[in-house]
Amino acid sequence: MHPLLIIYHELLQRYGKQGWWPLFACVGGNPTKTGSLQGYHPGDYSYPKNERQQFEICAGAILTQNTAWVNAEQALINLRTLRAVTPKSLMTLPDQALKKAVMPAGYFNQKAKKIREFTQCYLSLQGRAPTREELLAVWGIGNETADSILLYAYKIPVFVVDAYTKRIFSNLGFVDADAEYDEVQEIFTRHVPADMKIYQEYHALIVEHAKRHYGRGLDWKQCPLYRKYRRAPEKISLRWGSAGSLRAVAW
DNA sequence: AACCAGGACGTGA
DNA sequence: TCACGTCATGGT
Repeated sequence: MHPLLIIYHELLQRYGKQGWWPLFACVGGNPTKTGSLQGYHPGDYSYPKNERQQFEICAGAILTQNTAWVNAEQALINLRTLRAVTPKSLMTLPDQALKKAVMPAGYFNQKAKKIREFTQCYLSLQGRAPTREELLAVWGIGNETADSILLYAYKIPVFVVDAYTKRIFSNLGFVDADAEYDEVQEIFTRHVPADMKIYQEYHALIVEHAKRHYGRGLDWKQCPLYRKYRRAPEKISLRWGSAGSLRAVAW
């Protein structure tokens, strides 16, 4: 078994199933915080159960860009209160109201626009799943957001790479510190079975691990992964990058 | 009171 | 391609 898969199992054993993506818990028809009691759904991969939840995940993926989840969550709750977490109602929402609702997630000018841009794309899909290229063509949707949407909203086995993934696994010696998104993604794709459940858990587990060991004031060199699995990127092989450039990568 | 959060885009070299 | 700068609120 490849170390990247061993590490996955270790994280799973340590932290347990994460139950991503966080969804609204509805108590008495009122929106409550995601992740509270019924919000997360550890071990249940049947979500999203409907288009409402599917769209909620997409909106959340945009709102949480470079932002703590609690802030994106508050923005979602505001939208939910306005009954605007649905494509049609969101498009009829005045720009001012949208920005106000999205405010706690930060970058409210940009994120209001991003959500609108995506919603337009979402409507044009008429229920079918978008391709990665279609998502990337939307203004405001980059690599990570596109892959998060594909993986969590559409259950397509695409490995999500975030800043934590790069930090942790470059520290461990599995990828270059300056590796690009696609490069990191390809390494995981190559060694981790293309199982949507595993991909969902792995990404969530990486975030959890980072929260526990990579926060400020914490020493990531003391984390259990670093002690166990750290390896020097000694074996260097030459590979062709996506742009056709030859570059050395750790193998 | 800095520093950072489950990024993405625009710009000038 | 590369290296910055910009966007913005809220928690620690």
